[in-house]
Amino acid sequence: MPPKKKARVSKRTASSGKDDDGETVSSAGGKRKAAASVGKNEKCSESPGSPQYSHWLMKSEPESRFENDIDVKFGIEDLKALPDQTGCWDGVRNYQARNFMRQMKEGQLAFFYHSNCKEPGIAGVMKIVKESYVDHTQFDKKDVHYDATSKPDNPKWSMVDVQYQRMMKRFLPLSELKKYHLQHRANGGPLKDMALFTRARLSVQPLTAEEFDFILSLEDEVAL
DNA sequence: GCCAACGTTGGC
DNA sequence: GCCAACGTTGGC
Repeated sequence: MPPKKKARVSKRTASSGKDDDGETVSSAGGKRKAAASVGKNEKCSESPGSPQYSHWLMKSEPESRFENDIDVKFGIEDLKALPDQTGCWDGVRNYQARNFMRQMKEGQLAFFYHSNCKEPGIAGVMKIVKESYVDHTQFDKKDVHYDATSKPDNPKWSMVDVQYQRMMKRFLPLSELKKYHLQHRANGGPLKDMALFTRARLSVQPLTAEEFDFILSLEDEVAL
């Protein structure tokens, strides 16, 4: 499937929806308000109230799974194998996740997270090499993530380009991250509010520099 | 394969 | 604008 530079994202959420500035939309139940209160003032990213994120975590499925006869598998090895080790993170169909992608800046780092697989966890690091632009797969009827409600003159979905940087020195399993999260939630620590645990199904999520650095430091520790 | 969590849809 | 029904995510 990806002869050119094509990355398949694993997890999106139900497509469609009406508001193309999903910001408000998603926080429906009023439960989770996502720090993505960016919406209205997307132009001025320095608007107060919209925290500047600098690091990210992006989920994708490393194991084969067929959706409409199409394999959605895309693990870190698949990214690494692309020309220039670069691919577009297409297929995101969730407003919160999309909005986070729109905040990404060239040069920022993101963890490549393996989801829906034998061993979920952080596999490696990648870099944002192209800021958000129109995700062409929303118009492609053949694509798993085709969205009939999105029109070319007013596209709903965006993507970024990412480039493989490196594998983690050791794979960091979700189970281990969760232990730290629980520990930090109880006694304080950098992972106490990590989005991976506080925003269950979000496929593109922000990390603070502290979270990112702490996770990197785990590479040199023995598994918990 | 199960199912909890949660985003989206649509009736009212 | 509320909220129940529904569909998806993703760990286990």
